[in-house]
Formats: sequence, structure tokens, C-alpha cells
Amino acid sequence: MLDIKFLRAEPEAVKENIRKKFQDEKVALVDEVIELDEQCRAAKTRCDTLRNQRNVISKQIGGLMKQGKKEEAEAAKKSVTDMAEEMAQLDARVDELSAQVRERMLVIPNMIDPSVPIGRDDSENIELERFGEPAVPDFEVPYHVDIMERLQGIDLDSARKTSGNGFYYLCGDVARLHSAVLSYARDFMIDRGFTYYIPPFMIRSNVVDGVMSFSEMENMMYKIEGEDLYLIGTSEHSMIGKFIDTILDEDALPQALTSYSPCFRKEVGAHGIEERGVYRIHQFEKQEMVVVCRPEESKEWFTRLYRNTVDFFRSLDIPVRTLECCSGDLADLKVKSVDVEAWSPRQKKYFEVGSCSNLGDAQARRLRIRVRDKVKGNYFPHTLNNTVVAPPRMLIAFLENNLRADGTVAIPAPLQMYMGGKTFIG
RNA sequence: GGAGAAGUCGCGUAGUUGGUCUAGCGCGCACGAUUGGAAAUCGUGUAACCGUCAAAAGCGGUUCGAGGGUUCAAAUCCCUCCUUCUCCGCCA
Repeated sequence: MLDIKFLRAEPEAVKENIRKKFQDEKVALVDEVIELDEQCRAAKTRCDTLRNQRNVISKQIGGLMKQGKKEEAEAAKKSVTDMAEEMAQLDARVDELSAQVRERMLVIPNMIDPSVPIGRDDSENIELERFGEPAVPDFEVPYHVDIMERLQGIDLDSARKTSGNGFYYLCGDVARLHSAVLSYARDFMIDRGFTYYIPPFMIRSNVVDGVMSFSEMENMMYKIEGEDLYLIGTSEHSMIGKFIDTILDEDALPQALTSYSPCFRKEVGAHGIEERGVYRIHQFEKQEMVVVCRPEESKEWFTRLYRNTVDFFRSLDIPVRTLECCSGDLADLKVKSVDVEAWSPRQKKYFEVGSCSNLGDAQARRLRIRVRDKVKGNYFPHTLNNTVVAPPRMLIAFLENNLRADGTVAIPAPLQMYMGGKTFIG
């Protein structure tokens, strides 16, 4: 969400930004906002003036009543009554106009960072850097579900019976591996100075409204029947939600948080749950990073955040690359975003395992998250988020890359203490 | 789930026969005075958002959990909702 003052001052820049994102149909919204906003402010000014008059007269009436001057008081009352109708109309007009302005402001995309490459869709995302050798072994790497089944580590048939498609039972060493990865990720981030959180796994509708659009909500969030509660789709929802409508002290910044949670997603829409396996599912678990920082520090944090994920995967011998989201593929709220992708020796390509985003001040503005600054006045901080790791999807990369010719799976050194000292499973 | 109590400007509180409430007081905080320095003391200040303005100051508006209503006028009266606390019940 943009600052409307910025839009008023730089309408052409906002339009140019919309074009860069190939959303030309939204260009007209800019002029509409300017027009509606102007009307809205005019109505508000007029309404405020009337209300001021009313307040002044009301106060006089109070004085008159006290002195017992009944007739004068009655006359004054009448003059206020005459204003009431115009005021009511103006009030309604202001409400209506500001709703129309907000409606448009919510869909006008955030200003993208100058470094974001211009492109229409995900096919034009740009590889930034590779880490590790994308090796293909000389034996065949099976589909990840087959690897898991051979390890007696997954039961999809039972999950379909109890819960339907898109759910899983993990068991034995694979389940243990799943927990080990999360425990290791937790400690990995704590060691890097992040504060560990276990947040609520359900949030209220007003928080949901704040952190996502209506269509996102419809396509992602599971609602608890008969309660004003939704299952979170990511811990970012509860972690950012905790700051809604708050003013942080300057010395509380930066907030560098790492949170664990299960994540629940309906996955309605474009992709859906069309594939077998645990790549896209209704339930997974995730270690996340969330940062709230000073605006001038967000670029530096952005790089640090996705490097954390790269380092994490590299420490588990998984080759990764970073992929910069082009303008057209960038979600409207984001200033810049980089995906971390892991190498799949079976598919011989990289696939997404995490996404790092800098939201600038847009999310903070939308959620009224502010920082107290007595000298310059309160300001909106920047917010960022990134995936550390999200199994079981991550296990696909893990198993494929650590699979050995004899069918066993190597456990890299950092994970061994979380696996009871095992150096391999199988 | 049952019963009761309560939500006021960072914190704690005052304020309910509607009108100098333009929300008082205490604490905290900031600045200043005093001091060799400090404590103590004294003084001053102490919210957010919107509008007006080139900008600041100033001025105006809104906000006493949220929303609606009554009224010329609502922290105060009425309605609906939310939340918190206490006790009981149930339960990882």
C-alpha cells in the first residue's frame, strides 16, 4: 500500500511503476484516486467546518441553559438542527469516497526497487547466483515418494483415507528427519541472533484482513467453523499480526525473529493439488524469519535473510540457486523478492524451497505499524520475511541430493546430533 | 460451558443526576532550574490519526474497547458486539 501523499506528488512515477509490472489496466486507477481523494478532502474540510460551528454553538447552549435563558437556547438549538442534514450528507459522502480511495489504493502495486528486472511472468525471472555443484549421480534417482516408501517413511494411502488428498503420514526415520531439520533450522537461526518464537496457529479475521487480500484469503485460509478464527497459512501471519496498530520504540529495532509453525493452505486456484507426493500439500511446517527494521537498513537485511537460507541448505549438502523475481511476477505489496531454489538431481532442475521478500513500508502502512521518533515524528518501518526451511517439501531436495547408490540416505554432519548420531538412514 | 466484575491519553487511576471534561491526579519520560557533581526538590512539557498550509507554527476535526442510537451536546444514557480478569465446571 502506497503513501497517498506520494501518489499525489508523483502520479507519473506510480503509473510508470504499474506499467513496469504489466498491469496497464490499473493505470487509470491513479487518476481516479487523485480525483476521488480531492473530492473527499473537500467534503471533509466542509464537514469539519460545520462540525466546528456546531461544537461552538452547543457549548453556548450549555452556558445559556445554565443561566436559565431558555428562549435563546431554543433559538440556538434550531440553528444547529438546520446544519445537521448537510453534515449527515457530507459525512456519508466522506465515508463513501474514502472507501473508494482505499479500495483503489489497495490494488495499486508498491513501488518496485530499481534493481528489479523488468519481465512479464515467472519465465523471465533471473538467476542471480548458484551455490554448490548441481550434480547428477550415475544411478537413477527415484521419485521422492518412492524414496520415502523404501525407507518406510510415508503413508499417503492412510492419509487420503483420514484426511483426503494433500495430506501425509510421515513415519520412522523420515518423520524423525523432518523434525531434525526443523530443530536444526531453529538453532541455526538462534545462532545467527534471531529470537525464536512459537506463535498462535490460528488468528482472527481482522488480522487475516490486514495481512492479505480477500481473494488470497478465499484461496488459502481454512476457517474454523463457528469461531472467528482461521488456521494460519504461514507464521508470518501471526508474527506480523502481533505488531498491528502498535508504535514501537526506536531502540526496539531491529526485530529479527524466527518462528516455527505448521502451515495450512487450501491451495485453491492456479496450481491446486494436482501432483502426487509432498511438493504441494494442505499442511506443512515451516521455520520462518521476520524482520522489522529502519527503512535505511532493509536492503542490507534483505541480502542477509536470503543468504541465511542459502547457508542453511549448503550446510546440508544441497545445491541451491537464487532467483530474482521480475517485475511482473512480484506480488503487489513487495518491493523486491528473491526465491531460493534447491537442485533436483531427478528432474535436473531447480525448484522453489523458499522465498525472501522486502515489503518496504507498504505492509507497515497497511497494518499501522509505526516507530516512535520524537524528533522527526513517527514513521513506518520496513518489514521483510523469508523462509528458512519448509518440510516436507524440503525433504524432497534433501533425499534426492543425499541419496547414495545403495539406496541409503546420508545424514550430513550438522543434522546427525538431531538424528541420534546416525550418519545415514536406510 | 455457568456465574460475576471490568475496559479512560506509556503505566496506575479520577470522572456515570449528559454541558468550563478544552479528560483531572499520580507514576514514568523529556527539557530546564538548583548543585562542585549527583540524589532530592522545583518549573515546563508529555497521545494518535485526518484536514488546512509550499512547509513549520497555528487552526479545525476525530478518537475514553468497537460499532450503532438518543440529543443542540455523550467518557457519562440506550442497543449490539468484542476483549480481559475472578470463581466454578471440563481438559491436554
